[in-house]
Amino acid sequence: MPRIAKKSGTYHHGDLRRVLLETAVRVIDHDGLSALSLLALARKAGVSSGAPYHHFESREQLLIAIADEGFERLVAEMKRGAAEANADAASQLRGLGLGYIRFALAHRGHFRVMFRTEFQRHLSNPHAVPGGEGFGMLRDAILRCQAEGLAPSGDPMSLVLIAWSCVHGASALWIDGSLGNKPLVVDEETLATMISSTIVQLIAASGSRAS
Amino acid sequence: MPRIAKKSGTYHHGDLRRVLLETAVRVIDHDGLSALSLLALARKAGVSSGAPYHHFESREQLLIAIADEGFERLVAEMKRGAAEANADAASQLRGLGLGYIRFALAHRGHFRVMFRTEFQRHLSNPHAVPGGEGFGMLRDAILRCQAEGLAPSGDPMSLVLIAWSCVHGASALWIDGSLGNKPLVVDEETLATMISSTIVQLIAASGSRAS
DNA sequence: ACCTGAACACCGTTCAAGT
DNA sequence: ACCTGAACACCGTTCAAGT
Repeated sequence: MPRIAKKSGTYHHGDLRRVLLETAVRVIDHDGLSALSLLALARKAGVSSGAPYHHFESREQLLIAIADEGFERLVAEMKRGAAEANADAASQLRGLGLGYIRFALAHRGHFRVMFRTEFQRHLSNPHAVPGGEGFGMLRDAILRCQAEGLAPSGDPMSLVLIAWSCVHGASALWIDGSLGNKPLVVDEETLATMISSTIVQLIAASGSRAS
Repeated sequence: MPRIAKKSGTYHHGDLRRVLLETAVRVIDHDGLSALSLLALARKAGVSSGAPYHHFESREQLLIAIADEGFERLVAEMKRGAAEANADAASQLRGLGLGYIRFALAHRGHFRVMFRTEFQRHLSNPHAVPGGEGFGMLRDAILRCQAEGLAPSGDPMSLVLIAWSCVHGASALWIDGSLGNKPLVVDEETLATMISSTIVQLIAASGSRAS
């Protein structure tokens, strides 16, 4: 609901940048990254072949913009997951995981772009997961679990790594279609809760009796 | 060492198919999937633009061949990991995970292609992980752990999913460069052992006192 | 400030023709 | 059986010219 004021009939003023971004994400959602063509995008938006270059330096920069947007939303979804959870450390950790997976499954176009090697160096977003806020929230939740005896008390980083790998791996496997044909999970919400509950349970069970 | 007999000086008979496959993997290793061009491949091999099409129906079929090869080697590496481990169920599980991660890090070109959505339907390989042998080994190891009290005794599938997600996620994050700039891991072998040891430890610790 | 449309180098794929 | 090389449609990107 914010300040995006749209003109009426035609694309040519309005917000070509937004239109390109949204159309691109939709294409990647449905047909994968390699199906994305700036020329086709311009055609779909009803503008000429050169028009996109007034909003993005290159195809790569368009993708980087999508990745930045994705990291913002990922952090937001993780915060939401934590906010909806109980206050104890284990529930908080579980909420973060839930948010991560929910974001990935609901925005597979963004997710596919965010973790591509080619763009890792160019991310401008301050709270990109590999760099900042999301990672920090995860680490803090693990530290709280350890402080409350809800996690084994060794090096926290290996637990951070395990937790992150779990939610990331499950998201990637589902999005790329490796899980659909297995007797594993049937729907997305089940996957999200199953993964985040199980991993937190394993961590917590090992904790309450660790050194 | 098997039956690949190479002619002497020139590519033009020898084994263009193999040369194309190997060059392609090398390109994807270094510059990612989107940097792969059949035309450039042909140039590098010293053949004409149409030559690759006598060995692969299309660019996509070349990638499917790489994926098939990758799944074969992944299963082999998992078997090797299990063979080198102790005989108890937890060590076996750990060996499979080690093999998975080691394969991924040593063959990132293959790994990147193997799990791409676009190819999931066309895999011809009988022991592709999502379909067969690798998945079966993982499931059996989990079942053995449960039988020996080295894993919680509920639905085995959620543990299979957790274990697979962990090793897959860690591999993907490392390969795509999300882990390099973190205070998490420094080298590949450390990552592989840290992930597989920690997850098996968590599973085992929850097991020895579960119902 | 934003858009057009022609231009260039490149790519995937096809196909008649060669050996 | 395998390879050539021209051809076609498509793509990313640039740039003078328009409003």
